[in-house]
Amino acid sequence: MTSVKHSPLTRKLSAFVALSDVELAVLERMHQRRRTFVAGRDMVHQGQTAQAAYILSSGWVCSYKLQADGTRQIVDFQVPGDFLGLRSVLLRTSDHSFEPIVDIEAAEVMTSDLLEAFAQTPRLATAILWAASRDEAMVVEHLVGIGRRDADARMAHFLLELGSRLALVGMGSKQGFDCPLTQYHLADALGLSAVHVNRVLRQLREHGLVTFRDGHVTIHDHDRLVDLAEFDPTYLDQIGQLLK
Amino acid sequence: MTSVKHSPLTRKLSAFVALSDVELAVLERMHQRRRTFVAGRDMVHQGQTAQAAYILSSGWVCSYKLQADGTRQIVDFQVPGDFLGLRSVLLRTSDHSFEPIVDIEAAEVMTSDLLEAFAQTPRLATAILWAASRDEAMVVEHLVGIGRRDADARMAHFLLELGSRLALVGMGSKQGFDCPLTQYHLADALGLSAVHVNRVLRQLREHGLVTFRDGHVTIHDHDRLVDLAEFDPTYLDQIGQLLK
DNA sequence: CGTTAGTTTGATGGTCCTCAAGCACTGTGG
DNA sequence: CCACAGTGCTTGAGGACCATCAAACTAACG
Repeated sequence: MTSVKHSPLTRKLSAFVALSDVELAVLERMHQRRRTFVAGRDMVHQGQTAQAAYILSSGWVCSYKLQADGTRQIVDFQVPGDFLGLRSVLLRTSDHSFEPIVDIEAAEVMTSDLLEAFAQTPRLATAILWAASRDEAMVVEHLVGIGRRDADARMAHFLLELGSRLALVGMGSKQGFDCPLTQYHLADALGLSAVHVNRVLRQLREHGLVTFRDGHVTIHDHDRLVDLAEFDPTYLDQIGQLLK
Repeated sequence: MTSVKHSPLTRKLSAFVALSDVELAVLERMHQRRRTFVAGRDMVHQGQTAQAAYILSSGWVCSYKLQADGTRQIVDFQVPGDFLGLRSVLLRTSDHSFEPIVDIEAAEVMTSDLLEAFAQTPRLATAILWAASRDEAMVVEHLVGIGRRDADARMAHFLLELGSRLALVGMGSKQGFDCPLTQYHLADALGLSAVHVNRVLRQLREHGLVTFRDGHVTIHDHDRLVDLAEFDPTYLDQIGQLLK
């Protein structure tokens, strides 16, 4: 009951719901089955049926879809505190792959654990479903970005969203954050070529907005970056909307 | 108990779950509060909190997000049998707008009705959550399309997906379907300009693949269209995966 | 010290956007 | 009945944005 208090998931949920001791205990139990995965090797392959979901406690993962022509589209990144394959485990369908970007630690959650937890603490269930719904809103925002923003704004928006998500688990601030992604990851996520990603980053850097270098993102001018991206974080933090 | 048997939603769910009389009765009750909306006037505005969800029984709707520069991105279309705002009603957050494309008929479903129905018939609950999960898979596929497919493949994929969805409620076949969308709708959905949509449609028509004209889509060569789009409908019909 | 992964920059060209104009059809009011 | 506006479709010309190809550079690593 002590360790889980500092897990990223607990931290994230705590920002939205005051968790009782009972709920913390349930979360504790969900964190018991700890596992590690090495960078680069898929955890779940496209089409495979998943038996378990995971709560990411350290490291980064991306979920993506591969196309016949070899290109890939990264749908979302998971950072500490995020669920992996939550929907797959509830509905037994998984239609994309998960790849750890660095070595990761995660807690395995079996379907039964999850259903049991939901039955015991409806508030926790709501909180977790809220997190899932937030993930979905991010996918929608991602869609809008790729469909209707040019490369600069897309990149700016992406970095700001990432910063917000990381800040929620204490891994970033408005000044910047650590980020293990390569420019290829950015390209596959943003629907750009890696070459163009590089040029976009250079431009943002030269305009004094943000620097992405050596695994670290430094935000120089948060306001102008928000302007460029038309970043409106309402879809991320609807604090107080829930469980009032 | 007789009318609802032929509602599009019942038809859609029946393709995946054999519905009992009890479940049909619950569905019947959910269809009681009938409402109509006129084309072009938003049902729900961005940011508004929704008190109800809707089951679309006739007509088409699109859900979209507007950007500051006036461009819009259509996230999804709803056709008869689809839910509108299901997530918003469960989680009290709505982050996009809904616009009827033609005059529509829909059944209003209050949160309480839904929760009651879920409590009464877990199978129906699962079926409805499956439908929601399918919607989400479509958004992901949409994301992949915009990020990694060129305009032709994007259009082909979109039309094929739409055809499949409509076929499920008896409103289309491999030969074609009625479709009230304008080329502007297509443009806003596919992340293209209306001008380019027109050119793409011309090309598909001249290549003998598909004709979009006068509110009707005629598929001339289904196989070649599937080829061009790299269309893999697994994400749409996972028949038998569920509730075996 | 060669290999590999990732970054950087240049040159060239294609896809798709923007601007512009014309056409067909519908509904409306004089 | 006709002028007119509104909506949607169609086509052309020019150009922006971004992809592709190519090559050099750095850092890490065995």
